Parts: sequence; structure tokens; C-alpha cells
Amino acid sequence: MFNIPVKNTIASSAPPAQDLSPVGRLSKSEATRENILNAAIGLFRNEGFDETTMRVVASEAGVALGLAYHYFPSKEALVMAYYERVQREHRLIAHEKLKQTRSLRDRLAMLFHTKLDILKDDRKLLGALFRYTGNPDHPLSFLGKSTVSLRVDCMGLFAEALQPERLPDDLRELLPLALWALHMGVLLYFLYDSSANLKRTRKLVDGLVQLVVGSLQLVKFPLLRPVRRSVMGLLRDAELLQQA
Amino acid sequence: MFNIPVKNTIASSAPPAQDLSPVGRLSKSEATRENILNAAIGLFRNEGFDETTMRVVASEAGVALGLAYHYFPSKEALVMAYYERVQREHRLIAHEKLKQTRSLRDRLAMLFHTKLDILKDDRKLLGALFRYTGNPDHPLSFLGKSTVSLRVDCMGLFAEALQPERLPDDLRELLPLALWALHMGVLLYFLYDSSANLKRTRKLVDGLVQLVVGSLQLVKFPLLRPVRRSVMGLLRDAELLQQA
DNA sequence: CTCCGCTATTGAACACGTTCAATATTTTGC
DNA sequence: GCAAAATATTGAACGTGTTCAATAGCGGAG
Repeated sequence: MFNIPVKNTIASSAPPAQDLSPVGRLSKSEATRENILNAAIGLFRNEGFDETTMRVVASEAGVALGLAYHYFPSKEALVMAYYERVQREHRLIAHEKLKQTRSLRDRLAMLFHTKLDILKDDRKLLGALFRYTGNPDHPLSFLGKSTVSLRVDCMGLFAEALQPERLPDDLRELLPLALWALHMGVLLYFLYDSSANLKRTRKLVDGLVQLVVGSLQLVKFPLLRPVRRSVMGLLRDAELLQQA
Repeated sequence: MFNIPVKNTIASSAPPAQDLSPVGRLSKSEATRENILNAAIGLFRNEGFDETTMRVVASEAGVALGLAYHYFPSKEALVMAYYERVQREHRLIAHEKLKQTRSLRDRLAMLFHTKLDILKDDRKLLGALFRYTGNPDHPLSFLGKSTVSLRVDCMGLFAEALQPERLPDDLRELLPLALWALHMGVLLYFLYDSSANLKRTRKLVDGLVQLVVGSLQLVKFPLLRPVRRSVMGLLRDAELLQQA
């Protein structure tokens, strides 16, 4: 179900045909799409998501209302497209920095902090992402089936950060999921953080990472293997982890 | 701030003129409100939240569209009113059962399971509650300021369940919040649980409760006091717990 | 009883997200 | 080059949540 973080490496190694034709390397259709998305992101950022109407998005992008719906099935889909960009950028930045970071603690902290760097001015955008949390079947639920790839992508980064550590297999399977969940919690906290420059969120991240790394030492202890087994069993039964 | 379930008792102790006139002990205005709410809940349950229009709610309740908005500021407010009912019912049932339940494990499990009993057919309703998770300032955000009393109420039940246990002070302060958060997580899991009769959610609850009670034994261990202190400090800094 | 103020109630109007049939433009097959 | 198929683009129309000015009904003061 997951472990597909190689996808784009494949794509970038085999350049497609339209690479030369229109502006830059984007086809006209792709350019229009970007246009609309950029207009939307800018407006959402400045005016807020609810305050921005699709009519204004379209007119800001210089196209008709209907065209926005040709490229994006709904207003929230624009936010999801934004988040896909965020994720892509996060992967690019983080993947690079992971190589240069020695300790697990620093690697994890870096992953959290770079994500916050990307999102820091986009609270209003991020908030809209949570709108379908309670609608399991909605294509934009960030817990739903159709957003698997986003989760996998993020978990892949955490797995990479854990790579050099000596870890029992069960933890290596469990931790990316746990860290992804923690990371979602941090994003939620960030949305509610009114302190200047995300001071509180940053501090929380440092504390949590410290705690995670500390607990990890404890949990790796072989004596606790049966406890880990029962937790893994619980999560497998709940289908939060793949069946062994 | 809370503990105000006496409102109508006051009304009935100083009998005004309408005491006999309408149904039960409800004033006409209260009856209309209940009418609209009941119509809404029924429709949400059967047709779904998004599928139900306010016009249908109003006509089902036998009133004009505008009147629904006189009693409820928005469509989602109907769901919040529903959830307040749920919470009240949960308190009534659980408070009673808490007295008859001996072990902590059983008390916690009972709290979770009775809540699920109440909600089991209302997935579609519950889902709408999560709609404003990402809007900190929205009055219906279940993490926001205006819904404090709901959280306090729920945490109170957990505190009550922990009452007879011998616990260090910090844990007594921390656990209700932690259990509330866990309980929200379980509700979210429930929304995504497609197994028959919530089988998976029930099993998850039992496993989690077991895990919580088990960990509690471990965490109570005096040797771990410094760890607890640092966690408490982290949560206080994050203002997730009140300043000491 | 009558007038006044208050609440309950109405329904038309508005703005917005979304749909869709129609039109313009580009691409493809020959 | 040209017809045809595919794609891009338009904007009017629809349904829905929400607002609000206007009306009805009721309870109490004089």
C-alpha cells in the first residue's frame, strides 16, 4: 500500500515530449492550470479561504468561472493542490538536508521545522484542508483513500530520517505512521497557535522530538518487546497498520 | 461556567401562565426549537448532512425557513445542538454506571462504550462536527474557545472515573485531557470504521483501555517522576494544560 | 379595552459554489 | 490542407445556506 517514494525519480529521468513547446516547460493547459492555482493561493493567503469567491479567483486568473471548475473539481480541491505543492517542496528541501544531518534528534526536528517554514504564512489555507476530516468518503478527506499518496510521501521522509538508526523491525514499521500522526497534530496545534512567529509551536516541536527520541531509547529495550508486540497487534487489528 | 442543567427546574418552580398550556414543561418557544432540532436530526440521520437542505428541515418541522435561523445560527449549529444532547445523555448514563463499576479498566471501557452506544447510528451527524476543526475562531470548532464547556464536561467524566485511584497529582491533572484526546481519536476512528456493528472500534477501545491502564501502572512508578515532570512542563508551555 | 413593546414568524432576496450545454480552439488522421 | 475528433473556454442557470425587512401574535401597563 505504501513505500512508493521513488515515483518522481522515474518521471524526472525520462523527460516527456512537450518539454520544449510553450512557455518554460509547461504546456498551455498546464500553464492555465498553474495560473488559476496561483491566483487562488494568493487570494486565499491574503483574504482567507471563505472570504475568497470562485468568481474572484477566476477573474484574477483572467479566465471564466467555468474554467476553474474544468481544472479543479471544487474550491477545496485548490487547497489540496496547494498542499501537494507544499509536500513536494518539503520533500525536496528535507531530502537534501537529511543527508547533512547527523543525529536522529536533529533530523526529526529539521523535518518538522522545515514543514513549518513552508506553511508559516498559510494558516488560512491549511485550515481548509481539515474541512473533510469527518467525511470518510470525500475525495479530499486527508484521512481517506484518495489521499494515500500524500501520507505515504510524508511517512517516507520520516522513514528516511530513521534509516541510519539501529531499530527493531516492528519499530521501523510503526514509527513513520506514528510520526506522521504526530506531525498532523503539530499542524493542528500550529493552526491554533497565536504566539508571535510560531514561537509556541516551535518550542512544542523541540520538546516533542526530544521526548520521542528519549522514549525511543526506552522502547528499544529488548525487555519491552512483548509490549511492543501487543501494540502492534492492536494497530494491525485496527487496520491502522498493514497485516503482517 | 457549566453545571446549569437546572434552567427549566427554575421555570417550573415559579409556575408562569404557560406551564399548563403547551406540551410537557416546555414554553412554546422552546417547543418550536425542539421541533426544528428533532426534524433536523431525523433528516440528517436518514439522508445525511449535506443531502438535507434547510428548506426541508423547516418544512418537516412545519415552520418557515427563516424561523430555523432564528433558533439556530447555521446549519452546523443544529449538529452542535445535537452533540450537546449526546453529551448530556452520556453524562446521565455514565455518571450512574460509574458508581456500579469497580475496576478502573471497566470504568474507562464503560465510558467509551456508552458514548459509542449513543452515537452508533449517527455517523453522518458526527462527521459534520469536524467541519470546523481547522477554523480556530469559528464558534463551532470543537477545539475552540466557545466549545470549552463540552470538553470540560467530557473531561469531568474521565476525572470521575479516575477518582478512586491512587494517583500522583500531576497525573490526575494530565489524564482527563489525555483521555479526552484519546476519546476524540476513537470517535474519528469510528467514523472511518466500516466493520459491522462497530466491531473494530469496540475492539480498538478495549485494546486502548487495556494499554492505558497498563501504562498507568508503569508511569506511576516514582522513578519516572522526572519524565512526567518534563512532559507536564512541555504541555504547560504549549498551554495545553493550565499554568501551574 | 387599548395601545405598546417584544418576541415569533414569514418568505422574498442575495451571494456563492457548482453544473452544463454551447462555442471556440487545438490536435489528429488522412 | 482539411475534416473530424478532442480539448479548452464561456457564461447563464440552478440549488443552497444565509440575511433581513416586514408582519403577526401576545403580554402587560394605563
